[in-house]
Amino acid sequence: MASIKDIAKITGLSLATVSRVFNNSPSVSPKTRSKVLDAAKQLDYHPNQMAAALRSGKSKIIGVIVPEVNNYFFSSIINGIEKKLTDLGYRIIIAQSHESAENEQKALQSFLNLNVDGILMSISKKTTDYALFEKIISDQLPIVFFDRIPKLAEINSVTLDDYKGAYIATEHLIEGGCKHLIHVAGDSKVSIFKKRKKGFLDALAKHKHPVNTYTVSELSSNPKKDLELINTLFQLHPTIDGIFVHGDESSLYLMNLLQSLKISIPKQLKLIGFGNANYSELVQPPLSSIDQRCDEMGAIAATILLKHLTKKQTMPQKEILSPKLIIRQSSAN
Amino acid sequence: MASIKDIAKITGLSLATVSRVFNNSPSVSPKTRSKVLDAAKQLDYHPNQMAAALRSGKSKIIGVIVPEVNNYFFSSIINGIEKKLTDLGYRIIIAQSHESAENEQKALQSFLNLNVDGILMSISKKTTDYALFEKIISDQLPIVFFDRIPKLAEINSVTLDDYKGAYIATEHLIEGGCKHLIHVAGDSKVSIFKKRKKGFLDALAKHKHPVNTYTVSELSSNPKKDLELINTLFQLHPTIDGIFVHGDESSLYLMNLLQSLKISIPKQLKLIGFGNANYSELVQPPLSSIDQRCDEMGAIAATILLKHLTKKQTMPQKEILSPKLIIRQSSAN
DNA sequence: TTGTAGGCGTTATCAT
DNA sequence: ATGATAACGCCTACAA
Repeated sequence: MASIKDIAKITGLSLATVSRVFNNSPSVSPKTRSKVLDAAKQLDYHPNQMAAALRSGKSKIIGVIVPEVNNYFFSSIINGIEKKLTDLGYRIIIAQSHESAENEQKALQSFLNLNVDGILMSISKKTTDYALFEKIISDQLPIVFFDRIPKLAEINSVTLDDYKGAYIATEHLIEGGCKHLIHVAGDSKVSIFKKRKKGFLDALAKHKHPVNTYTVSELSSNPKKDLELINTLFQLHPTIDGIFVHGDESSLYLMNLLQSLKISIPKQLKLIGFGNANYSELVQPPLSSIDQRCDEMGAIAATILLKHLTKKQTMPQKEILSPKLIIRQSSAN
Repeated sequence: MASIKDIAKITGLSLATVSRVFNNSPSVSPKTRSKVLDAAKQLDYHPNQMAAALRSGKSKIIGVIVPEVNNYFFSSIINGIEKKLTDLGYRIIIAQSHESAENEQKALQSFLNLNVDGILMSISKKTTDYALFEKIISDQLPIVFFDRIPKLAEINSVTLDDYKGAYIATEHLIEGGCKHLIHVAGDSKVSIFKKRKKGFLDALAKHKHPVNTYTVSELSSNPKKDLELINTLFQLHPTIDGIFVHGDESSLYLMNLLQSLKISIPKQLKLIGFGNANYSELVQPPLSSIDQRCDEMGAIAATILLKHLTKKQTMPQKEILSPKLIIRQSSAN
């Protein structure tokens, strides 16, 4: 591995001058610059980023932590992040928390040991101790949270407006003529699912929708039980004509149950999910959904981080993305 | 940021001794060890991995390059890699080639500049220049290729036996009683698709299957055209009773076309895909497929890399995974 | 415009 | 068992 020392030796210049060339210092004559560059090519020289990082304090590495990388939502976010940062010479280092607070802490600490220039993360479901986050923030190490964020006042964050997403989904069903809606909710302990439920209810209230609306709080994922549940529900309320489900996977599951009950979608009943999963447009009928704009979420988080890295901004920034309604056949008129 | 220097000062020991404690050197007395550890806790000391890396030449960072991170197959592989390496103190740094040879080269070079200890990668579709790979190999930097591998003799690689996957998929249809099979092939320029086609044909030959089999080489992704194509095909050959498709996404697409033609699956026609995508079990009817064992592929690639990192192995290793037949309703009897 | 020299935090080789 | 010291490759005042 050739170093600037070798180049200095060959060209007869000093280490400093050679170093300046690679740092695009203006104060170096064109002649010496090209002399150095020639030597570099000849020796196949490549700067040692570790050494530069150690000396300069800037590693050009960004740490990213997500609960699971193997998940369309998070991998899309990572894609957005990578695209944004890579052209600017940053590299991203990735860790998964697997929903464990301990893994998360360890990953975070190892990022610090590696002198990352910044951190982008979505916290695990089990994270309750924010001490390390606060330390990072007070140490002025830029950190941006996305999607799942800690309840702290002064943080950079990018989130989706889940409430609004649920609201527009519900409104869409109402505007499509649905008179009797139900909501299949997710685990009420999870804050995003609570918000989605509230969005649903508020949309109903706003549109003075008859109050004969029902909430199947959670499906059991036991097909037999769920089928029975749905069946009973429809026997009690044959007028149900629209369902907003908290997520696309559950939507699909429900869609299959409904189809086995010979309920036709969207003729007899309109269905809309949440998340716009990769498969939602592939199923039959294609599933309407709320797009979470994952790529953008990643890109925006990265953009905020960049502003802090370059000191163009010091105040924390809270970004709340508006979800996008994706209308497909499952809720078409 | 506290350094070993600070600890040395506090404890009155030398840098060397302090360093030894953190490297678990045996030659340090229990008394001094605990004295150092105490001071470390007190100062909230954490080793600077960059500095250690620079000095020791071991960064504990593994570079990973995939075409797209936002893809179930690759993100599953990354998951397998991360799980395997993270407990051993390695961190993974990720880059996407986006199927560009240039991006790939750049990422690779930046990994080298970062002094990664090893590399795991799946090459882009456009990669034709193997010079850098050869240089890396001759420089003894451990590198393991997975899924898409360069045509080089002495490399570590983990791949899926696509031929075998196609073979067992086809055999499964034959054993299920199908008499008239067709294959929807993928782009014949891509080697895995060629292998899948060959597996299909060989299985037919082996089972002395009547030669009235047809290959719809590629669907156009234009629903109208494709629908017409399928329609014509079925009018000419109403006896078609089994289809092996090169991938799950195309399978779903085809399934939808078939359903719109009122062809019932699996009663009238059995269908099997390839890849076992995350949505394959969610669709109706659930799609039979060939599982590519992505998690294992990542874990195995990482394992091979580890053996080289620890010098337990120096000879290149070629691992070929056997795909797994996943039978679901779309091909059930 | 270029050179000198010290240091980033650690590890490793000698000693003692 | 411990210490002194050089070195890893680079950056950056400061000086010239």
